[in-house]
Amino acid sequence: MRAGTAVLTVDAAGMRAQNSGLLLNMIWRERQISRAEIARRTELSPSTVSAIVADLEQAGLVRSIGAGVSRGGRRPTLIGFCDEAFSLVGVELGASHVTVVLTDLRGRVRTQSKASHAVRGDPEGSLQKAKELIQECLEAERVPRRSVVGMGVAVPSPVHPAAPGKMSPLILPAWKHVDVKDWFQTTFDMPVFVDNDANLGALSECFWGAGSGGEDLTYIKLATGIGAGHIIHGDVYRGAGGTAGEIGHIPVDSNGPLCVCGLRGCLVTLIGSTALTERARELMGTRGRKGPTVRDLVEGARTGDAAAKQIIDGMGAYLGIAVGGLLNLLNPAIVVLGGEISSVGEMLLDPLRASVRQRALSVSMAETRIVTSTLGERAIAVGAATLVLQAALRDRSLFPTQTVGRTA
Amino acid sequence: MRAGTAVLTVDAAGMRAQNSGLLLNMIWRERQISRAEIARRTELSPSTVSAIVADLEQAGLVRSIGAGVSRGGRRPTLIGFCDEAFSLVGVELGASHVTVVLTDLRGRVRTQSKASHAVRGDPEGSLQKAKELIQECLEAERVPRRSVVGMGVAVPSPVHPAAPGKMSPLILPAWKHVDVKDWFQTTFDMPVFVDNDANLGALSECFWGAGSGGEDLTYIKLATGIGAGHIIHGDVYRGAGGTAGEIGHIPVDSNGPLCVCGLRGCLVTLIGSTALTERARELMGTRGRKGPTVRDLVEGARTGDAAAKQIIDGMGAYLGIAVGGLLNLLNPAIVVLGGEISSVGEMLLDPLRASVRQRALSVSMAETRIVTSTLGERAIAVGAATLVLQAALRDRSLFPTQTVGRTA
DNA sequence: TGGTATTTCTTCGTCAATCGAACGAACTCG
DNA sequence: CGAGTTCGTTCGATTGACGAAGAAATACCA
Repeated sequence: MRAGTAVLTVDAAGMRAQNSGLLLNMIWRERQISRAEIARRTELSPSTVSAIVADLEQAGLVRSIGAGVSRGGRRPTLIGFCDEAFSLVGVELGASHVTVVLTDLRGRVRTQSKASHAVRGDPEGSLQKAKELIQECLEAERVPRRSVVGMGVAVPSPVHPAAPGKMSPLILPAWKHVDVKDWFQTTFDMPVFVDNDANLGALSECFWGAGSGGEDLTYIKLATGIGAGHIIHGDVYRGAGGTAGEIGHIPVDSNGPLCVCGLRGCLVTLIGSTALTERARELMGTRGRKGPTVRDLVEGARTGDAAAKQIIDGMGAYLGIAVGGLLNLLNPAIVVLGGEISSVGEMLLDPLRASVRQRALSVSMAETRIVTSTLGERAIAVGAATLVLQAALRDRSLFPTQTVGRTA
Repeated sequence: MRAGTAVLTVDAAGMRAQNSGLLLNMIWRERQISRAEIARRTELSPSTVSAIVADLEQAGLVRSIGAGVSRGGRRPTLIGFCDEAFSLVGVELGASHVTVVLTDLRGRVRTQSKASHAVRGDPEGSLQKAKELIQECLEAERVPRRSVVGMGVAVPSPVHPAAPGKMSPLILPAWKHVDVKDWFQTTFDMPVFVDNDANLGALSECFWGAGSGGEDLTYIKLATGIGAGHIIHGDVYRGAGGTAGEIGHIPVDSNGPLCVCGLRGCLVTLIGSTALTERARELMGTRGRKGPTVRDLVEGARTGDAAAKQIIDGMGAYLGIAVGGLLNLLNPAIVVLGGEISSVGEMLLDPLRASVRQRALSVSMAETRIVTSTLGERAIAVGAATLVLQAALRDRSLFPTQTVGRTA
C-alpha cells in the first residue's frame, strides 16, 4: 500500500532550495561550466541561473574561474566549485586501528593520522584516541572550526538505520553502552554521520574510485572480516536492519571450519586474514617469530612465490561462490574488491572471475565488471568523509555560512 | 563522482505538479482524509490545500465522501480517492498461459480472462491471444477506452532497463525479433510498461499483499522457474542489466543435476516444478497417465501424505540455502513466497526457516519476516496493472483527462 | 438554551521565485 | 570593419504559496 516517493512539499523557498541544490550538484560534477550551459541543461531561464549562481557565489561555494571557448559569440564565464572552501573529517574505527583524514570537498586528503589501537575491546580508549587524532589533524592544517562541514565515522559493525550510533552487540559487545554518533557530536559539536566500514568503502569507490560515474556498485572489503557494501541508485543500501552486505557469513563450504557466528564454513573462516595467514604459515613456513602476514602474502605473490599464488588462487575460488550469488541476486554494475590483499590485482581477479563464471548466469556476468580498488588503505576513512559531502551536496544548508570566504 | 539525486528543476508549474502529486498520493494512501488534516501533515497552508483538492476533484481523481468526526469544532469534509474512475490492464505472459486482468485503481479485479498457450515458442500466437483476451475484458465491462490509464505486461524473462520490450535471447530465443512493449503500444495506443514476472509479483505483494505498508521486500516465485524480485525503497530494483533476482540459478548442490544454464545444481533443478513432480512420481507413484502435478503435491501435503511432506521438507531445505544468502546480502524486511506450491503455507515455511537459521546471521534473520503469498494466482497479472498505477501516482499527467467523471 | 471557543474551509491581498523579452557586452567570421 | 551570434543582466509579468481575516459548523459550558 505504498506509492510514489514521499517527497517533501514545496513552497517558493523550497523551489529555490531545490533548484540551487541542483545547480550546486551540476557545478560540482562538471568542475567547470558556464551559466549559459547550465541554463541549456536544466531548462531553467538564464535569468534564474544567474540569480542562483550569484547566491552560491555569495555563500562561498562556487566562483568564476575565467573564460571558456567561444561558440561563435561572446565567451562564456566558467563557474567552478570551491573545492577547498570547506573541510570534511573522516574517521575509521578499524578492528585494530584508528585512522583520521581531513579532506577537501573533492575527496583529496589534506592531513591524515593513524594509530594502532585495540578498538574492539576498548571503546573509551578508542574514542579518546580518535579525539586526539582529529584534533591533531585540525591543528596541523590550522583549519578554522567554522570551515568543517561535519564528520563521518566508519565502524566495524552493522549500523541499524534507526539507531546509527549503536554498535551490534554481537559483533562489538564491549561497545554496548556507547553511542558513537552522540559521543562525536557532543565532543566536536558538528554534524556526525556513522556507517559501516564496507558501506563507506563502497561510497568511496562510487565517488572517487572504480565506480565513479555510476550509481550502482558493490564493494567487498577483504580483511580480518569480509564485508560488502551496496550502492543502489547512488545511495548506500543498508537493508531493513542494517545488515545488508554481511557477505562474510555466507556458507561456502559445508565441511568448513566452525565460525564465531555459529555456522560452519562461512566465507570469512576460509578467506579472512586469519585463515589466509594460517594457510600461509602451513605452505610458506614461519617468517620470524610471528609467522607470515597478509603483507608477506602480497609480497610473495608479486615475486612469484608458488605457495602464495596457490593461496590466492584458492581465495579467488571461494570468493567466487559468494560473488556468483551476488551477481544472480543483485546484478550490480561493478564489483570492487578492497582491503590489503586486493592489491595483488589480476592475480586474485583471474581465479575469481573463473570461479564466478561457473556460478553466475552469463548474462549477469557480462553486465558486471569485477575490479580491484585503487584507492589504497585510506579508502574507508575517505568514504566516511564522503558521507558528509554527499549529505551536504543534497542539503546546501549543511555547509556552514562563513563570513570570510576561503576559495580555491 | 555522483552526488545528490538528479531531480528535475522546478518552476511555478512544477511546484504545483509536485504538491498536487504529493496530495494525490496521500489521499490514495489514506483512503479518506480531510483538507485540514492534509494541511497539518504536509505543512502546506490550508488555502493551498483547498486549491489543489479542487484541481484534483475537477480532474475526477478525488471527491468528497461526507463529513468526519469533529475535533471540537466544525466537522471536516473527508476527501476520498475515486478508486473506480479509471481502469488498469494487467497482462501476464506465463511459460504456458496468458492471463489478463482489468482492475480499478485499488488493485481490485473487475474482469479476468485466461488461456493456455505455449508462450515460449510462439510469440505471434501469444500476442494475438493476449490481444483477444484484452479486448474481451474491455468489452465485458464496457470500459470506455478513455478511462484506461495504461497496460502492464509481465514476461517470463529478465528485462533490460534500457530495452524493456526485448526478451532475453537465452531464456526466450523464439522472441528474438519481437519488441513486446512496441507491439502492445501500437496495438492498443496506450502507455505500456513491461517487466519481469517475479518483479511484478514483488510489486503486487508490496502494494496489496504481505508487504503492504513497507518499502523493501523480496518476492520469490516458485514455479517452473524460480525467480525473485526485489522492491527497494518502494521501487522495483532491476540491477545493472535487469537480471537482479535470478535466484533460480544459484548453485546449492555442487553434486546436483546439470542445468540448462550450463551450471550444476542450480536451485531450479532441485525445487523447480519439474524437479518436484519428478520426485513426486518417484515417491508417490503415478496418478493417471501423466503422473502427479504440483496441485497433487499440495493436495497430498494438505491431507497428510508422508511422501508429499517429505518432498516439501526437502524443498524448504534447499530454498533455505538461497534465502540465507539473500538475507545476508540484502537483508530485506520481508521475504514473500509465491507460486502454486506456496499455498501449503507453514508446511513449507517451517523447514525453510529452519534451513535459513542455519545459514544466516541471527541479526538479519531476526529482522526478516518470511511468509507465503495470499494473493493467489492472479498476483502477477495484478502486479503488471500495479506498475501502471505506480507510474500514474507519480506522474498525474498519465491519468487521462476525462470530461465526464466516473466516480466511486 | 444561548453564548463562547474551536475547528474547518474559503477569500483576498501579499510575497517570492521563475520566466520572457529586451538590451548591452564580447566575440567570430567573412 | 560590420553583421551575426552568444553570453549574461535587467526589468516587468506571471504564477503559485502564504497569511490574515472571515464565514460556517460544531462542541462545550454556564
